[in-house]
Amino acid sequence: MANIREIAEKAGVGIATVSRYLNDTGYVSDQVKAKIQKEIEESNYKPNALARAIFTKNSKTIGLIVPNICNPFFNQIASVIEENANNMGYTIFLCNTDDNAEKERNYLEVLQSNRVAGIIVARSKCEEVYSHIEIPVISFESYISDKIITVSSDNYNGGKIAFEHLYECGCRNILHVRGPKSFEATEERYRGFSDGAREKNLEIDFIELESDFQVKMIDSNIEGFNKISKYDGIFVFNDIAAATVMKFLKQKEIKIPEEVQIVGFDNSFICELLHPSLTTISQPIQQIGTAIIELLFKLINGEDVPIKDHFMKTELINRETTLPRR
Amino acid sequence: MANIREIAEKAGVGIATVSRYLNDTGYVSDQVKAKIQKEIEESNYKPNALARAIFTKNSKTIGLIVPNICNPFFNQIASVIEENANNMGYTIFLCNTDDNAEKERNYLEVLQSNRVAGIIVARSKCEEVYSHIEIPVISFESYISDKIITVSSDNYNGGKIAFEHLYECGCRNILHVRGPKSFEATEERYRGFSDGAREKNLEIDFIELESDFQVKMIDSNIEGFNKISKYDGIFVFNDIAAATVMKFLKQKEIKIPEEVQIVGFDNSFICELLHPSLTTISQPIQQIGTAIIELLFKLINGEDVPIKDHFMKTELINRETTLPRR
DNA sequence: CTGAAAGCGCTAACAG
DNA sequence: CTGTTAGCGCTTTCAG
Repeated sequence: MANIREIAEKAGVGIATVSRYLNDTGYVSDQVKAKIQKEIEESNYKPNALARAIFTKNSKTIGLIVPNICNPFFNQIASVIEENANNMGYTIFLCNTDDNAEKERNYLEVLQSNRVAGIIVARSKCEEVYSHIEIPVISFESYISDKIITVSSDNYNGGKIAFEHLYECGCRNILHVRGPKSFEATEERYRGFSDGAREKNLEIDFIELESDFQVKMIDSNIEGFNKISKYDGIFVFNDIAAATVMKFLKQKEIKIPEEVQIVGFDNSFICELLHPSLTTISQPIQQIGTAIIELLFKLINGEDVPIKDHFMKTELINRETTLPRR
Repeated sequence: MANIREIAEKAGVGIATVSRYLNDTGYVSDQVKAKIQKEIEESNYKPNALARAIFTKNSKTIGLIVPNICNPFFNQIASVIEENANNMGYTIFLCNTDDNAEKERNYLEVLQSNRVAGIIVARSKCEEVYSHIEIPVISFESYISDKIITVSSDNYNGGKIAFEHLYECGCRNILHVRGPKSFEATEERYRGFSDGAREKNLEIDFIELESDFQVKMIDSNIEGFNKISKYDGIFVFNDIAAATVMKFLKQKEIKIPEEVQIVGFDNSFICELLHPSLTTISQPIQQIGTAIIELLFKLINGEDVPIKDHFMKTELINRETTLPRR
């Protein structure tokens, strides 16, 4: 591909002039402008962003590290982040980790080498590495260190709301299908839910699933699920898992919500697709994504941002799998 | 961040030696190696990939342009591509277009400026731009020009299989809920389905939806759907849309599959989550992703690849929304 | 208003 | 085995 020198030569001007034209910095006469533009178009010249970045020390790129882009929750977040970043003139490096620390470490090397302006990491599995990183980092859904800002939903409160809703719907025999202990988000939902139950002096049961996005999740704990007809209310740690639970119940011909009421988490698109549609706790994805980007850009621009954790408000979305009494 | 010169100075060696050590090109004595390694670790030095790329003319990055990363089909493809690329030492620039030509053009500029080694574009909306691009391109799901390789599922055959399956299941009163005319993939499914019907001399009805991933898809064509009870078989152009159709039917208390049988397309994760589980046509996502990456890397490596379109085999996945007779 | 020249961080001859 | 040096394509003083 052509470079700035070729353009300058063809246009019969100096290379600095082309640079000035390109960046609209300093004066260039209209005549010369036209000439340069013509040459640029003819040779389909695109200024080399790498060379530019090396000089300006700003690559205009951002690293986005997520466990799995197939998980609706993460791809929605990714989508919001991508859009916001793009509006600011930044491009996203997509890094999938599969919750694997090794992959995360590896991507971290790559991102540092590529001099990304900032890093957004969801559910990190290698907190220790971040202390060495000089690039601004925002963590999503997991605490890394007291030097790094974390943004997440208020999962604790979400869990609590879920309990209170089931309780208000008259459920007294409650099960929580919880997510992996190793995920902060699901752990917090569990804590909130448990605390809610404790406040009402209600004992609840738990089943733990080992992954957060897999259609066969239930199989790993089938004995637990075989006792499921005991319950009149179930809170499942995310919507996909809730959908698998619903499917399991339907196969046993247990009626939802008449016999057992269900609450999910995430408010992902499948809630509306299920029948009955799934009552859930929403995470404000748009807000989360925007907050992450805003914080990151403040760091990138050198503003000093107070290092505190940001918890975004969760909310009950009432649909058909629960029966509120009023 | 430190640069190669600092490392060289601190280690008391020349800059070329550090470079040789880094790239494992040429000899470096073990003593010197150790010294360099030590300094690298102490200053958390990461070689500047931008500077390297500018010289080697290989950025080790790939641009991935997709309509929408939230669409399960595209995020699965993205996931496969990301994994394969990562294994080859390449990193992905994620570009979401929302099927918007302007955004696509813009990203194309960015990718060219960043000197990506290759571009993968799904469902392009600005074919005309690609003739100027010197970077290897593989197109997914849409024909761009006779200079560019296209990979896609055999959507035509998929549509045909769908028809034949419904026919064999005894359906004679058939509706095809088809996707937007502007998408090659859904257009081909429509063609295959229609041709299948024609071969059996069966008239079928059509409803066209305007988008491919939106929970409220049906609302845009609600009059069409109100006549839905006429049919005993429905082929929907993708699984998400099929799920919305199923939901609609359930709300009308029309029994699936007893009264109406349904076939979707994509074999995405929701098929198993639905009740009854959705019979569908699978696209071999893993194969598609692998084929795309393999072809792209051949182009990147300068092998000359015959420019032909690759159609990957679609397959019927039999589940509970249809009732095959044997 | 414009061009020459230095330098960003790196790699690869080319001498030693 | 190692260091010097000339670029890669760009931006930005600093003179004209």
